[in-house]
Amino acid sequence: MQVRFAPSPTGALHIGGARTALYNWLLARGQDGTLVLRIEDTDRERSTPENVEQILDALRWLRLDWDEGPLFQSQRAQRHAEVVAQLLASGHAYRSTATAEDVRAYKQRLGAERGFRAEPEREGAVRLRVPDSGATSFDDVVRGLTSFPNSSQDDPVIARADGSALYNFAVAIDDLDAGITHVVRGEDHVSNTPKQLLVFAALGADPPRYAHLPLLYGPDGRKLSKRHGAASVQELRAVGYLPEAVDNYIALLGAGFAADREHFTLSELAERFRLERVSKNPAVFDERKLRHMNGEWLRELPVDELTHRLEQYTGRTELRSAVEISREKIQTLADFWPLVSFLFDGPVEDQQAFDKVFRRDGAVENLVAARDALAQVEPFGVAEVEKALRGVVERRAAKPANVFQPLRVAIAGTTVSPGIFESVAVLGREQTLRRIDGALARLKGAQPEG
RNA sequence: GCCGCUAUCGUCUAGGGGACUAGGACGCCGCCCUCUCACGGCGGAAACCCGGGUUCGAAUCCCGGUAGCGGUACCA
Repeated sequence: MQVRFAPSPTGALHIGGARTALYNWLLARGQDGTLVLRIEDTDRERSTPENVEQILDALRWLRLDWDEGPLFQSQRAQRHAEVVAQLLASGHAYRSTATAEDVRAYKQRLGAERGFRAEPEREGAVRLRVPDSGATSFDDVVRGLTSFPNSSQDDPVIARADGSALYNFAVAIDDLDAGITHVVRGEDHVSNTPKQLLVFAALGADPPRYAHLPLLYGPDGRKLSKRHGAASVQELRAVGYLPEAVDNYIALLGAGFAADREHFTLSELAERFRLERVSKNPAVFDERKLRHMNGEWLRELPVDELTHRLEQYTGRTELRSAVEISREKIQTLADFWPLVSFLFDGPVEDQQAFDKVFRRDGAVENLVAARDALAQVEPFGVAEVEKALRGVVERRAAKPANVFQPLRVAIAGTTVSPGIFESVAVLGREQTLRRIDGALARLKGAQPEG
């Protein structure tokens, strides 16, 4: 089995394109097939080295590797030209100067469902001669038998007047030469398939199997785009998603697995993946579900590994203890820093939280009591801190929240943070006491002398 | 217009003639856990596009309608 994937080199790896790449990967890896990476660049302007490198980088980030490639179609211009000449000689193709305008006029005259046929000329673009009768059909692995009447098919242009090959032609020749057995691509390519099939037919060659994947939509039912937030895997990466979660989530969008389980690694996915099970319906990309899955994957990562990724993501170091106490509370890498920055950069400024918490009766006294207790704790570990603080709650006969929340605001600046005992322990005695004193001083300044 | 395709909770899906009072997940609502936020647990609301067939029996098969989508380039 020879599988190929051919992302178009626009720089961004669209999420739909990523899913296509993933399905190709799953197909090849599940069957020990060969995976060929190809850059479909008969449009020279888009396939800049930078764009290509960005695509490759996104693919690597998703842990998708390939066996051969990347191969550029432009590298094969010579071969394409040879086949064009061959087809011209055999009469399967002809030159014509007909324009899109002419095609329209033709249909106006003979009916919209009539495929365009031109008279051969000495110059112009090269068109493939489509049979007048019969149909070009193929058994799509995901959608079943698909058929196009030849009579309604225009003679497709396979090479420009300057001799350069067009996509639908080049891609067929490349598939043929590479011995590709399976072509898995987006549904927007179905109507290209008969054109490519006709090329194989003209050459008397066996075409590969085709499988067309349903498209991915945004929440509004339209094609997924930047309007919907993240639309490329680069953007997903930037906002803190894990490659494991992205792979897992996009694989599920139409893979047709039984729904008893949804959490899969790449290799588990490859084991289960069946091309013929892929859904025919388009799916809506739901970032909320991705977030949820990302949280699961995040919590599953060993602390050291998570720490490593968060240090890369934030550009900070020495994050391990902060990671330990916050990993239950975050869903993406981006959620991390806002939750724990107070540990490193001091309490955040949140006057509202401050006012709200210290307006409660006994809040200030509870904070003072907590300070006294904490000053005595030895060693300054989580268990000891907890014991001391619970002692305060008991002695003052207070509701736990009335002791813990003032303390939390004192050390973190806000009412939301990791567990209070853990946070205090990570902060250490000196910092904790200093911050409590800071809060106390601030309170005094706010309301002098009762 | 023409060519092609699709149709189960808001979303992703299971379902391939009786096991369907239609299952799971995300989201939403309620309760529990609880120092906040989360995590976790329990419970709830929520769907077979419409109309005809076929059949003893249809979410499942067929036809029609409707709706949506893709393509319609000397782009990829």
